[in-house]
Amino acid sequence: MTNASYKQFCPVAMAAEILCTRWTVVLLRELVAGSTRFNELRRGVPRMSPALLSKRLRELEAAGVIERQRLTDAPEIEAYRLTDAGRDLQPVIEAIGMWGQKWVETEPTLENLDPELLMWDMRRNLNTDPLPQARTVIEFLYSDLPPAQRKWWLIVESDGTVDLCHIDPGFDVDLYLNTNLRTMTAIWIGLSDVRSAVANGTLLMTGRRDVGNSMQQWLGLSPFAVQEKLAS
Amino acid sequence: MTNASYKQFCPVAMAAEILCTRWTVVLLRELVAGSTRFNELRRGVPRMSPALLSKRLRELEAAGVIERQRLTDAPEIEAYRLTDAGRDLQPVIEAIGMWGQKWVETEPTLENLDPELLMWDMRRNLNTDPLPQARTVIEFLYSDLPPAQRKWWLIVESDGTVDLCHIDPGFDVDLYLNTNLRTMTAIWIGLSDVRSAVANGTLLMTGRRDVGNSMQQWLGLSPFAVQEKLAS
DNA sequence: CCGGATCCGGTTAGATACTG
DNA sequence: CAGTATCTAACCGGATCCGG
Repeated sequence: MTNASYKQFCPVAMAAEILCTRWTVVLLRELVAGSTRFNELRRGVPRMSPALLSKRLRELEAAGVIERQRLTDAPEIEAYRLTDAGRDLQPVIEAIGMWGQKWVETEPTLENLDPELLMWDMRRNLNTDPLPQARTVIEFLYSDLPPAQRKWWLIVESDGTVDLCHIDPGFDVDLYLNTNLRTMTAIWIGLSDVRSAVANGTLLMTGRRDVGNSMQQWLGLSPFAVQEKLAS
Repeated sequence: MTNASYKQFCPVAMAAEILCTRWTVVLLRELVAGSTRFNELRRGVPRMSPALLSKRLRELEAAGVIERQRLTDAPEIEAYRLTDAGRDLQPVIEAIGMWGQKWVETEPTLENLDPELLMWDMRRNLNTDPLPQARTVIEFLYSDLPPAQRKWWLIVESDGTVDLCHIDPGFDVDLYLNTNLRTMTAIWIGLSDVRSAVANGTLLMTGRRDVGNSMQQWLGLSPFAVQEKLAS
């Protein structure tokens, strides 16, 4: 149940016992980003088995990093929330991510593409300010993916809420984007940008010109895109 | 050989693949602190098996965090040095250590006592400024330890070099310290201090009064002792 | 001493299926 | 929705041994 200790009194070692087990830092990124429910966390760490996720959540609870809340009106549903100690992990996760953005080579990163993670991240960080006040629908078509993962829709309601669908919601589409997953991911993590992807033909836009022209603005980038990459 | 990937393009996940495997962060702390040789690193991570240490060093080399240098005058001896990317991990290790100091509970920390790690850390951070110009010898006696680990000597030469012995060097001793390992470790990581340990009788001093009175100054503390602990 | 390699048993993690 | 159960594969710890 409990992990083997490093048997070192050094705070780095004590913290590493809690943080540096497999999947834990990735899970913490998801918690710091605001996910609270079991299946919400699963979407953020889809390759982690539910058994291990459950185990890690129990370990983080025992370490005082998260606490579980039972909703009074739905006692069978639990929510996992960061404690003060957990919220204080944000600088740690950020430091790890900034180092990764700066020093991990590009190629291995772009071998780990995942449309659902990308669309989920984009939904989370979308900036609605440059978009029209009315409901706006943007269709993403990844021409290199199989049918089940090919089409995604971002729906920005007039009140600013953002929804993500991968089945056709049936609304009129304001902007069609035709691209491939690698191009869109590279833009998202700051290795490319909308202008150059359009220029070299890997990103095609159809529909409302105003929505297309402001894409670099409404597409909030990865929080780590601000960090310049130094690795090749 | 290579670790299983998280298959996420997120920089946090990419960095975690390199950093968050067992022992890696503790090993990096040792490298950031300045150790370069295989057996020097072993002293800093004594419970890590040499096979795993060797494997981790190869992985960190492949990740571009360290590089090995063969000394030209002794080509059979290798040195492991941080690259630019490796030196840039210092803020990450510091952030982890500061979080650990602030939030990991005291009791588990003080169950991981180790006199060799403690003395080694003290040697590394000792502040020679408040000490006499002549050679100064300080004897540590841990009354709770078995004979083989009971006595240690710090020898500060007049040129400022510091040596650590655990066999009697035969020099005249300027200051005798009689304490226990838990007390000394608590002082080192900032959970106690020299004054209160002397006051409650867990630290006894004999010998030169001036060297004893300046102990809180020449005993450079753990780099993380500046961080206040909030956990119980 | 230095820098590992090898072997073996126990623990951890992954894959898949299934349940209240 | 929120997890367990089960089985297998990978990893790790500890001891021992080896070549320079």
